[in-house]
Amino acid sequence: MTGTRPAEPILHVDMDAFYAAVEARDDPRLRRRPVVVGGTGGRGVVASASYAARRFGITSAMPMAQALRRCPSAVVVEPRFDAYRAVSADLHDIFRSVTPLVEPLALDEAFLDVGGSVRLLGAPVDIAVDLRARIAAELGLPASVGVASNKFLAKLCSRKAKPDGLLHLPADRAEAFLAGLSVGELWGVGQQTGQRLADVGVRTVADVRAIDVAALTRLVGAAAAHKLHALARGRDDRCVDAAVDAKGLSAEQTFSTDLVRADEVRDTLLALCDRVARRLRAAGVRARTLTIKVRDRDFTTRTRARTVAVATNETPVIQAVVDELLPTAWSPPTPVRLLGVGASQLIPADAGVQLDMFASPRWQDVERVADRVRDQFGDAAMTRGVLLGRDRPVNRASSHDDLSSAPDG
DNA sequence: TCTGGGGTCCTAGGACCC
DNA sequence: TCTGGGGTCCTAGGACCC
Repeated sequence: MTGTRPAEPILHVDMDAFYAAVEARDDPRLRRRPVVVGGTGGRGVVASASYAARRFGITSAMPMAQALRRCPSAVVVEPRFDAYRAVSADLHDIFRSVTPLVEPLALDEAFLDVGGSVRLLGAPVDIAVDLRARIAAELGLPASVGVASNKFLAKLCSRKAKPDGLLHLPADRAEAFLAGLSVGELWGVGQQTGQRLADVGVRTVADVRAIDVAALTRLVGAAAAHKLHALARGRDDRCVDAAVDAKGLSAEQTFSTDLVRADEVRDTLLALCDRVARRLRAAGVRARTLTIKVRDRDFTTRTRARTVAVATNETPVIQAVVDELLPTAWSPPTPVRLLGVGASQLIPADAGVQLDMFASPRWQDVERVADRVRDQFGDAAMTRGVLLGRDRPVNRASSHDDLSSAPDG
């Protein structure tokens, strides 16, 4: 063991306006223009906005209609998640060429612990410089990197470095750096918590430091209070974990027109069950807890969950549970804005499987074959009998007039 | 202005067991 | 018969993140 662990070994790498940047890379006509990636069917929101679009006040999660009011000449692009996933795979390959300690946070974002790489690759800042250069050269995309002593500070640094920048925060300057920031910069402080803190005059990180944990606990609860207390002092002892297992997975759909009929609701739920089951199988896991989610026209949302004795990843089992839960969450003709199916309490698919009466070996063979067919020929190659020949009003607005809808730039 | 889709974590209450 | 406290599991809802 030569060399010592550097004081700031944690990198947070975050792509800038990721989806919009991929679109501009792949279509030169979009460069330097206000580009908004997101759903175009009546209820869409912004998933990613280019920096040119942000100058008009467009932010992610903003309703698309509002974004277009702010910038009528914005180019709207329907997301191409397969393309983003492909870029993401290459990006994470670059990360892992630097250190095995990579913790992915999202398609375009990860923590890297380079403490063990300094002897081979140089100081963390040098590694960060090199990473940004490689991402630009190999992927043609801008990335920002934060270099700091822990996850929270590294993430804060990459945010401050944006766009297309690098920020290194020496550990001994962290407290001074933090003091003037607003509480909203702390991990876990959003709109609600921020308002609750502002109500008692806590607006900056320095204010958080000045208030004692007991008072903080009364405001935000015990867990959040202890986190905020530590983060405000620049302390974060979470380590970079390359092997975090997913806790659950889900599929949901918002309809451009509310559903009201029981058959539409049940057919949509069946399709969602199928998606969830297939993703469970692809991930090699089974779920013990199944959840349905129903959102009304007025945005009231109900969830109903059931935990079963035998974990499953089979559509008919999931479907049976969902069928039992549905009447407790919805009855016709209440208009339904969104439906979702979730699976949690995941265990490895091969961990002591017991068969119950639904999980017949024959059905498992059927699903295995169906998965293979769809892997090879695409999802359209096979579908369920009940889903054929039905003209459902789903969230598929026609929108390939992205460029033509915008005036010349 | 009218709110996507995919996640994580926390809280609070109730059931149940010891 | 009335009452403990602790631990675990489950459910529903909500805040937050990208």
